[in-house]
Amino acid sequence: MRTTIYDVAKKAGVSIATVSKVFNKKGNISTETIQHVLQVAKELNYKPSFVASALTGKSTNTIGLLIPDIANSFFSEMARSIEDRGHELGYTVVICNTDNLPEKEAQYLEWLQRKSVDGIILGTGATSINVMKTLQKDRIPTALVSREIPGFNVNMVLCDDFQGAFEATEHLLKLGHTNIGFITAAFDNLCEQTRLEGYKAALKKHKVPFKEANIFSGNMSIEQTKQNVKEQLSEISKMTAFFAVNDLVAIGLIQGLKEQGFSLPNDMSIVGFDNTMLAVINDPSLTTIAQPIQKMGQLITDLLIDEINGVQAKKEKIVMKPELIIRKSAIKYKPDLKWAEN
Amino acid sequence: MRTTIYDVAKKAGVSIATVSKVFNKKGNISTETIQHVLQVAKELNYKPSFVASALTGKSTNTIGLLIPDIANSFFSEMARSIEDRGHELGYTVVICNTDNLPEKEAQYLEWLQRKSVDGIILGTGATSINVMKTLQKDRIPTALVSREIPGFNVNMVLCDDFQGAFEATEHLLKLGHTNIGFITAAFDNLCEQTRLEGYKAALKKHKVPFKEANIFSGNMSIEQTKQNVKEQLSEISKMTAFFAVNDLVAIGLIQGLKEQGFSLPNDMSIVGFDNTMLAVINDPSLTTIAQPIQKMGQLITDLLIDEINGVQAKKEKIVMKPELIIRKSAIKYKPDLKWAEN
DNA sequence: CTGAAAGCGCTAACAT
DNA sequence: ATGTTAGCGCTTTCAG
Repeated sequence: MRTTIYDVAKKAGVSIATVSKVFNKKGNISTETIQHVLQVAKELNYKPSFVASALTGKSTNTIGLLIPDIANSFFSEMARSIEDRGHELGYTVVICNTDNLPEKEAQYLEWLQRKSVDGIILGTGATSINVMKTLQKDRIPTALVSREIPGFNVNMVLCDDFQGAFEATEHLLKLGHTNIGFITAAFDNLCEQTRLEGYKAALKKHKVPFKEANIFSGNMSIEQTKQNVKEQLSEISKMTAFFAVNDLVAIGLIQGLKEQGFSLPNDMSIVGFDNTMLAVINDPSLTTIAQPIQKMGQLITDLLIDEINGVQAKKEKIVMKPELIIRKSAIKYKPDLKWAEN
Repeated sequence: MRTTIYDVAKKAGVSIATVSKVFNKKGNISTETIQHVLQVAKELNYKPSFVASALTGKSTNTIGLLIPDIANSFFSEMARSIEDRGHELGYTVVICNTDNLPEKEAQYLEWLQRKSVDGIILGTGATSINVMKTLQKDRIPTALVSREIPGFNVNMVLCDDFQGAFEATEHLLKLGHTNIGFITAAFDNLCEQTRLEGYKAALKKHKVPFKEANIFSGNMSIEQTKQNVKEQLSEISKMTAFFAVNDLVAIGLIQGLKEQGFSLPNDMSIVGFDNTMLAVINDPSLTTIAQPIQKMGQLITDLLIDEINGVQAKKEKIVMKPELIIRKSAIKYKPDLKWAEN
């Protein structure tokens, strides 16, 4: 078996209490003893068990991260940042892909609790009020990224979705577009709703009437969005521009349109949201609203860990400022487009 | 505190052993008792602690996954597949971003051991012989994905790098190119070496002499690759085509070239390796060698978990067949290119 | 400055 | 069919 605290204690000729103390830098142990114990531990290649220590009430140094899909750039970039910060602070992170499915989310949450994780970061869309209630009842530190659930006093950091959507839409408006579609992904979460509000607000400011018919549904899968595009092509063709709820949808739309023979950005202007690495790579490179993903991941991790350590006065809600990044997917309105007869 | 097995036992009027048995479906317990215990447990919202159970020698249902960077599509797609399969089989996965740094890798490995993970999947480039030796000595089940370390009898699944590189290069050759560069990322791992060999073999078969000068160094960061491209531009311009060691490098090269005023694919043909989602999105869409990422992740997870459960005759080495996916980044050699004077 | 002992929540003989 | 009990490896009073 692996070497335990007993092995070290015996070989060092001290009690296990002493060994425990030197490893936790607690109590008063003479420098000599410390040196000696450390020496012996090293010889024996002793590695204190986190699970045994956790059982005595100490933390597991683990946080759970729930996101829809780690293969999605926005979340993988977020996960990277969270894991980095966690690692710096001595935490390990377990990822949970929920696909925005309430059942999967519930399942993961239960496992995480059974594993006694120290805290949980929710970056998933499915989270219901009930889930939040349970989490609070069980007193497990929970934080929200890029996701808001009204009515709960938890740490969260998110981007100003309203403002971002407003800027995206206004950018299109200023380019002369008026037939601007809004294409969503899942649409069951507040984040997308808020972006829709921002879109509407921009239209309103510029006195362009909002039309229900200009709302289209994409999907978090590029393939599915392409499929949707195909099916809604005639309606889509009535637009000259689109604000896509996120980069992935924007790209699905672009790919779909290209497949249908559109030449971009000439035949359609598109702006996305997130500014993941995909935005740069895409053809045409994507004009989009940047969220400071890395910073957000770092902040939420800090907040969560502060809460875990009880070093926190009150819960914070940090709202980051979005930024319009102009690339090549959105250009000036051209009145001579064949389908822009309006 | 959270409710424990004692709470359930007391309220149900049975012993903790009974409760334990019903939850583990062990021993002979009357149907009535089972029902009753389950009922009480539900009322109390009892969730058996994995950490306590782990301390008694049972597994933690956790596997560790070491990869260079989860924000990199190849690894995030791989991670997704591994997590999916793990989840199906009741395992949770903790991700560790090593950046191919031996220190980080060692650090993570120690933590994982201290957390008593049931097994580890290594998808990182840094892994040294020594690390593998330690892992074997400590008898912790270890598996390798997309990475080979000769001399160790461990489960692994990888893609035929030689064959893939051969096909990529031959594709370029058949398009009429002879000045074909090879651009690498880290180059310190066997995988890249093997791809280089495949590249050389294809050249040889087609009687094109291999030149050391045609090897260029890219980087796992797109930005860094672009930088490298800038610096090596004059040498790069002597090529008419490139085989990039992976999609990320290919994309860095493409972006860098475009920034330098190249028009692609006209001015340079490029083929990548991996077929991540980036390949489709990129402009021009990337001709590349597809690895069955999803299948590989699933297979390695199965193998590892089989080993954990002791249900395995011997260690497997599964080599997947790569497949050339033709898109738009590589085209016929045009003798009239201004810098193709050879 | 160091050690003995209780206990964390659960499992697995071994009894009954 | 069910209960008693001895650990698992560690932390933490409390004594000495």
